[in-house]
Amino acid sequence: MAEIRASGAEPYPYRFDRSHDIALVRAGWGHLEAGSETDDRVSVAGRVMLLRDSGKLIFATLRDRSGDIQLFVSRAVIGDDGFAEVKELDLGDWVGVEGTVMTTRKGELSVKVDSSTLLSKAVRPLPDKWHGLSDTDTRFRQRYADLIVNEEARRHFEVRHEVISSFRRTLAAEGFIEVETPVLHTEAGGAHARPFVTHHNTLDMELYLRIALELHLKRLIVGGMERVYEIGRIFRNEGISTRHNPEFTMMELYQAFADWTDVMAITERLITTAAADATGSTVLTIAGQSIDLSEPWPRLSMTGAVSEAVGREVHPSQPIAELASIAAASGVSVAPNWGAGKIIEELFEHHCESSIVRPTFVTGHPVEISPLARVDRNDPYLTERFELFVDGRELANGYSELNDPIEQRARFEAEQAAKEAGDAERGTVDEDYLRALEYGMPPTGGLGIGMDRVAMLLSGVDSIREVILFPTLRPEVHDR
RNA sequence: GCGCCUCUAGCUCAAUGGCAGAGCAGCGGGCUUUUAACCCGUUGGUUCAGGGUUCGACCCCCUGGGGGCGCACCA
Repeated sequence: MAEIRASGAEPYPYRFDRSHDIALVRAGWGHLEAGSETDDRVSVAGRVMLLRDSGKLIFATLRDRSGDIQLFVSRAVIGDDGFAEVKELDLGDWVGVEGTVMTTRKGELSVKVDSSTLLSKAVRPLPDKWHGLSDTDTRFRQRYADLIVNEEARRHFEVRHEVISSFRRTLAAEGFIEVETPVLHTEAGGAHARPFVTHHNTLDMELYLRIALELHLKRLIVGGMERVYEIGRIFRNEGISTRHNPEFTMMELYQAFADWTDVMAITERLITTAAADATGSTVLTIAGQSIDLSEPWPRLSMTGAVSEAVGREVHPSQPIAELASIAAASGVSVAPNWGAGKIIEELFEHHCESSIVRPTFVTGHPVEISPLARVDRNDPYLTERFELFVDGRELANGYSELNDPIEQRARFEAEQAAKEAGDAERGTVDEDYLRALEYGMPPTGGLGIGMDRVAMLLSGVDSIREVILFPTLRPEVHDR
């Protein structure tokens, strides 16, 4: 570094004007035949990924966000001083160059460099240029290094970006308004999950990081916004696994005058369109099977699926003892405070969930486990609710929203009673939300989609950490 | 939280209980059409940490730590 500065050069200059990104050069001159020279001048900038030095001629592979291109650096063209500077480049350095477009004898599209500027010196060596970086811990802790050398890692986040922007386009086209609601909640509602707790100093009060977007968004439906959605981070203080990160991204939408059937339809449209936008096709390979998302997604009733799995008719109207004995007979252990609905959910998770491969709407969840969903118009024990499962993973959850404030209060009170009885994940009575419902919420369909899991599905990875740039890890121990 | 696996140079990996090595990166040199360029030379180690067994430990044992996977937990 001192040598660079002593030579009068600046290892960290302020800016560089480029005329093209690398993809644009490839698009414009990619057709050139081998051994061509042009007078077309370009300036490009990027990171030096490979160097091949053959004395008075140096080849470098330069990479920017859009792609790679070869630099052809001839001592006779760039001059002795410029050539000496290029010789000093290391793998990993950022450099900007100007020159003409050409192809080599072997046909490699190149920039024949007549001027080169070091843009940023890399003082730490790049991971192995061929094997890259494979240690998962290092990849996630040093995501910057992962992104530099692993094409696959970059691709996963391109897919993620395409999914999110595709969702926004689809929702905008259908008249949805994007909103932002609080992350800091005075009570953590809208889902069954343990929250993170934090403290506000000036107000001197406990606050919870949100575990769902639901209750604020439905307040906006009460307010007359009719179609709203939010794509936002939520936080659940629970285990970490290949499917779970403590902070993850949820898209929730609420549509006035709609019910669960409308919501299932929009779920299909969102995900199928995102697949086409992110991968160029609606056909995916899921667990080894080729599946076309554009075909209608099957619907499977939860009680029907469980009944088939255990070989007996199961329904939340049955006595708890009877369901508990069915559970015991099928190898599922039941806690004494569980109701009929919870036992059925447990049976479903144990016997049915993991065997679902193609996108499937599981419908008709028991009332007991669905405190914000509206009762099925044909069955008082069930709700008009669905969950979308793909490859054994839950991707989405939606329902006809409960909008009767009296019934909602009763459901909240049942939640609170369960919480006080020791079930930490159950909810509380949200008085402000009840007040909102008392103003009248139109009939509404609501949906939540786990964006990380959609990104996993469409990028074909089995770990949520592959689609979260900086997944939650234990802090690194720095000795010093 | 439990079980199994794993941790060696900056990176990717070797090394029957017997001198810690290779490739890449780095450093020095050579080469004007290379493609993971090539050729010659060369630097680089608390083998995750601590303890034990042994004449001798990267290797076997114990404790601890990081990570992975599975289970549990988990709309």
